[in-house]
Amino acid sequence: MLDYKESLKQHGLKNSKQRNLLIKLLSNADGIMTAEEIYLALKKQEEKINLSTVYRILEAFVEKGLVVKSTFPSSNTCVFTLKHLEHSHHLICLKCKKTVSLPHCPLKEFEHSIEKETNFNITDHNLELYGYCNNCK
Amino acid sequence: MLDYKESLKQHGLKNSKQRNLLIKLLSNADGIMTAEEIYLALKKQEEKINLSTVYRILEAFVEKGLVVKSTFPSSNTCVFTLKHLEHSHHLICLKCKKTVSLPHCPLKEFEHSIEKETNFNITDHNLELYGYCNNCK
DNA sequence: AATGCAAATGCAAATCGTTTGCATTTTTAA
DNA sequence: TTAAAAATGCAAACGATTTGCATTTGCATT
Ligand SMILES: [Mn+2]
Ligand SMILES: [Mn+2]
Ligand SMILES: [Zn+2]
Ligand SMILES: [Zn+2]
Repeated sequence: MLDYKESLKQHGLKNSKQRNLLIKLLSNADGIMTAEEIYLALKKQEEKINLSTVYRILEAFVEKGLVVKSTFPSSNTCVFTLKHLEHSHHLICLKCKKTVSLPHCPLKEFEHSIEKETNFNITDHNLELYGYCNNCK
Repeated sequence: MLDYKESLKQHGLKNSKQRNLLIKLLSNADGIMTAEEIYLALKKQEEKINLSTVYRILEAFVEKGLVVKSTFPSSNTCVFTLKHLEHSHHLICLKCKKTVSLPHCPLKEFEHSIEKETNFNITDHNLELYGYCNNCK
């Protein structure tokens, strides 16, 4: 429950109608969506928006860290979620796509030990858990 | 260092020239490769192979669990690695693509607690770490 | 070793998610 | 209110992946 206009401004993004619609949609949806799902959802609301605009907005949001982009396993379609303020990960139902945010990232300490062992500088990680939710299992 | 022919047979896959070439390439490469990189590497060896065959073989290998398919962040190209016998994850250099296998999966115990908390049945997870290797950082 | 069938391959074309060029509209700041 | 910069819509392009179909190959059987 944020002030979307403020959130955009803080990230140096112009406050367009489509951006506000998209960010509101994502935060109400509270789950992962493909670009096309977002596009269709907004169309259904009688809003004027174009699929390429959806992609451009998502790209901007990802770049600013407002949105996380990832890929469903065994699919080549990207999915997007609103990024929580705290670094977090999701548990995703493979059937209905219901998502749950994990209470914390289990990799913090782990990363440090790996950095020492491997001499890598770890900058990021990808983690998503998959399974079946209460209804679908 | 496996017997590739045996490995294919055990997975119910016919023992074709192209499949053997591909599995050998992947295990020597010891890292992630895109379908096209695989295709070009085999061409360079003067081997007769087609890009769509590479895709079909990789698909079969993924289905049989011989290969893991994942996606590089901020890219829509899939990458493939030979699956280790033990469940494992990779640390990948964002610059040179050098990969290191992590010594163990840090999520085992974590998953159990998450299952209890969320009522999900967790079947799988995706984890890759990204950063810069000793040479590239 | 020869045969036959199912599965695998090559090739070209299709598909589909995503990106881009460009003309038009909207936003923001002066 | 105005002008410049940025965002949008639309159509076309793009690139990774997939597919149809004719041909070849692997493998079990004779
Ligand atoms: Mn994390
Ligand atoms: Mn794991
Ligand atoms: Zn579900
Ligand atoms: Zn490197």
